[in-house]
Amino acid sequence: MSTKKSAAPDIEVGQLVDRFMRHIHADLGRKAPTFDPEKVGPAGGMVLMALADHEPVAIHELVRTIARDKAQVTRLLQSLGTKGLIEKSQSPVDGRVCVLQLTTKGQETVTRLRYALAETIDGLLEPLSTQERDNLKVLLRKAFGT
Amino acid sequence: MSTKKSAAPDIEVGQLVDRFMRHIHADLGRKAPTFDPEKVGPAGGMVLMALADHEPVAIHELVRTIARDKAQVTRLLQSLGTKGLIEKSQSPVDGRVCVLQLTTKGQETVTRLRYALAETIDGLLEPLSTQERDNLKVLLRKAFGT
DNA sequence: TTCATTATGTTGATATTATCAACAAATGAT
DNA sequence: ATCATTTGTTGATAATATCAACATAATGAA
Repeated sequence: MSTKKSAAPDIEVGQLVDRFMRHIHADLGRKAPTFDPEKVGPAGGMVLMALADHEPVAIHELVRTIARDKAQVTRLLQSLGTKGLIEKSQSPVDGRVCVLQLTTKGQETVTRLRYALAETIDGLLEPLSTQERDNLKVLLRKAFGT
Repeated sequence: MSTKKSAAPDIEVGQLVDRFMRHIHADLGRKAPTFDPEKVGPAGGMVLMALADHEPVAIHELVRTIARDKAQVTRLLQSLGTKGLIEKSQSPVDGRVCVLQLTTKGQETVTRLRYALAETIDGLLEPLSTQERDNLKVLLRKAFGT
């Protein structure tokens, strides 16, 4: 018998999740002007959300977790820093590493982004009953909760 | 009393879905060389997947559903056409509209993309039991199934 | 019909973002 | 001390996105 890991992946779940993500992407793109006055954009928003999940965190760790080019991350962070959304501080134990943290303004932006995302998802999950949404949340929490 | 639609959105579900999507994005980015020999990229992949969901479809309809700039869609389609993944044909009833369809090669590419996505999702949902994954699929099917 | 208006798709100019190689500085190993 | 590694930045270039202008086709009003 093969191990559980090497079993054939479930194509249907992939399709469904793909549709889910495409709907989210399209909807957020449409209403971006209403929730992204700082114009952090999709990439900047992703960095902010990841930061909110992992701060305080060093740049190279952030680069690894979001799997993006480190040069581009440097520039995204410069942009976010200029907008006053994040702060960089040198690590006391290693002079090379920069530790990142959200500013108060950055946290507010993350709150706004999260609200917009939650609204969008709320609309997309309308076909589900309250009970079913709750079940979905429980499952997601088990897979991605802290 | 306010309507059901205007109720406060569920922030936690938003966070969980965001993590889900970030993990997918990062994982696919890491293993892209193994499943994207055509180098359609994230944007091209999104177009192909949307096309697989809606074909045959006119360009302006595709533009509306994926909420991207029509000029950029034109160029993405040119690129995908050059690679032999899609075909454009003029609508018989309206001389302005181009109707899009996947070629056999394009369908194969979609199959490959779907497999890669399914693998990635499979890995991410490892904390869930078979029963729980099935429940998740049922919920997604109700929200996004045909 | 003719003329103005709108819809569709493409192109051009420009800005933004991504990629890859090279680099300086700090650390660690020997 | 010397060499290799790690971390973050910069530079050059490629890819992608954005916005305005455009050509063509369809629509509607006179």
